[in-house]
Amino acid sequence: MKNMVRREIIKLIQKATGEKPEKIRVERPEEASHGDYSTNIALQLKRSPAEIAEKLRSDLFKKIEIAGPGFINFFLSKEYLQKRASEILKQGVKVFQKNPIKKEVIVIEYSSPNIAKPLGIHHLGSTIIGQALVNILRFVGHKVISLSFPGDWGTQFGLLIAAYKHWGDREKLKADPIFEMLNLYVRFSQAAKENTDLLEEGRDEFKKLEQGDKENKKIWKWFLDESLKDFSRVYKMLGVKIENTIGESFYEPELKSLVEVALKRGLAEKGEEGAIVVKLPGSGTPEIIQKADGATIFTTRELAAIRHRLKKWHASKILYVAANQQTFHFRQVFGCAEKLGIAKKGQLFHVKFGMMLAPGGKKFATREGRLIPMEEVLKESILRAKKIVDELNPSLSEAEKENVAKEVGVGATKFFILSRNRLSDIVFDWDQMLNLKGFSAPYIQYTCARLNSILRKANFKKPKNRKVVIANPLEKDIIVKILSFDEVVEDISQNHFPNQLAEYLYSLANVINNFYESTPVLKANEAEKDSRLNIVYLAKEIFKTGLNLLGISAPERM
RNA sequence: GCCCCCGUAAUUCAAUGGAUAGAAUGGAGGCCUCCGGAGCCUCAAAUGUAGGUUCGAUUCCUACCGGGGGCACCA
Repeated sequence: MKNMVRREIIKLIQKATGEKPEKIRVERPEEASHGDYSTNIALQLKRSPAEIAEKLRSDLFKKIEIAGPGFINFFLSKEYLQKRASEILKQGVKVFQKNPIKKEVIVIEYSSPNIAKPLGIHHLGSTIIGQALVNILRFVGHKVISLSFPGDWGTQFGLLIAAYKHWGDREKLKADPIFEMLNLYVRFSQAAKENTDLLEEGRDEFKKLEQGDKENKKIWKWFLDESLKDFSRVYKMLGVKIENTIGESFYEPELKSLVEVALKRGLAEKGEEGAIVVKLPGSGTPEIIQKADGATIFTTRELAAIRHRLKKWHASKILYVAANQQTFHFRQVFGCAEKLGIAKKGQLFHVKFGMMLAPGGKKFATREGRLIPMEEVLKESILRAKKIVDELNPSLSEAEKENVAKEVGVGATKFFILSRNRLSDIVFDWDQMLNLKGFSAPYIQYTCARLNSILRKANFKKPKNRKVVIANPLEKDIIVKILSFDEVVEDISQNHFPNQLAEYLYSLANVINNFYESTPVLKANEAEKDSRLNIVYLAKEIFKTGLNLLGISAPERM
């Protein structure tokens, strides 16, 4: 929204102080007595708050107060809030969209699983956070390229091909490709512990693959296709839509020249044991871009990918939604990209997040392929949700119950991950994740379903009039919150912390529930009824939009 | 050994250097002929330790204690 409330206030402060807008911080205080908005600009500038406040008079505000050590607190006027509310009623929630400070083309890489293994629980973080960021950045008006970069190349596929040649069973593989591929991989790595010649064999198979060996290429392609098919099946279940999938293998043809050019320009050199390395300022570890045996390595493919993405889409930024553990790797790759002139400083960002830990706070055992498939997690959530729907709302049809179970189960799982500050580790806990009370997706979905129910009973399709008349403090709270929706979304588009949206939606649900308990809508007198229906409608729209940004759907009834 | 991240209530989490550290679950108590009780309200309960920086520190700096991750031919 061009004239979002916070921006209007910032503009006023800018005029009054001459300060640059990006330096002016205006926040929504938690404590109601501190106003609807507040600024500490006087403290920052060490100027008299009274003097600044004097220049801020505007009909936006009912009053301006100086408080504490020098805060300026703003109390918005009812007339202004009502005016803004009717603007949204007139234009719909889309007035909140398309307001980036500066429009950019942004590539977001997320999910990026390895082929020949099922999507696991450890992909949940990247996939869900990545998709939410895609949605949010798009909502505020950026052009966003959603991209997965599956690991479909490298020595491990040599190992897999070797395993297939030893023990592969065509029929079994056809019946359950993902499961069998995983079995082959596990069997191979166990056998390789006893017999290290196997590893050598695997490396040779990869070398053959790199050199274009027909048989190996055929096996590889088969595995690749089956894997991608399986990924999209699970993505669909998860409600995730990744529009571009470009695997590592895509960059194979250009790797040799990339290395050669780097060598020629003196940016890379031969390391101690024959590998080609790039020395990085500020890092004690040089980054290998070609192994001593001449084979390529992940970093090289990453570099080629960066070059390709920036060029193909004219992107100004690439965001990598990937776990904390990869911090070192990305620092190295980004450093290389800058040194080789592939990317400029500040174009590459690692959006990191914490580990997914098993109950008890221990690491999930993923060694030897004993990983927990993502699908299993989703199935379990849906199953648990189904039980609850059966119990709580038997009046729904079976088909409807199935559908609600999906939306609630998957929604709860996503919300569980998105509601935390992404930097901290997530301890996986079924009971907490599928808790439908309190700070959870079902709580918000339920709140929304009740609002829908009111609108249904009132036969409300679209607002009849575009008027909101604020009649009590609760209604004012709700309107102020609704108007700040785009501020939350804008913040996330810059800091990439989707938990702020989760928290926002929860707090809106909380005030709306208060309103629901205390303020009659259908039984209100005619004058108040229309206004309250409009408030209910606005809140419902915000829930729907906000949940969708997080990748969560809101059932009409549940 | 070096580097990075994290220590907040019984538990799981919030808090761009801001005002009385917010929630949820669990616990204790309550909710009127009224729109869906998956709801609402009330109560008890926390910043690992010791210093420093400043108007102000959970946040920044230093040391220590505790947990996790990473560190050249894996991705």
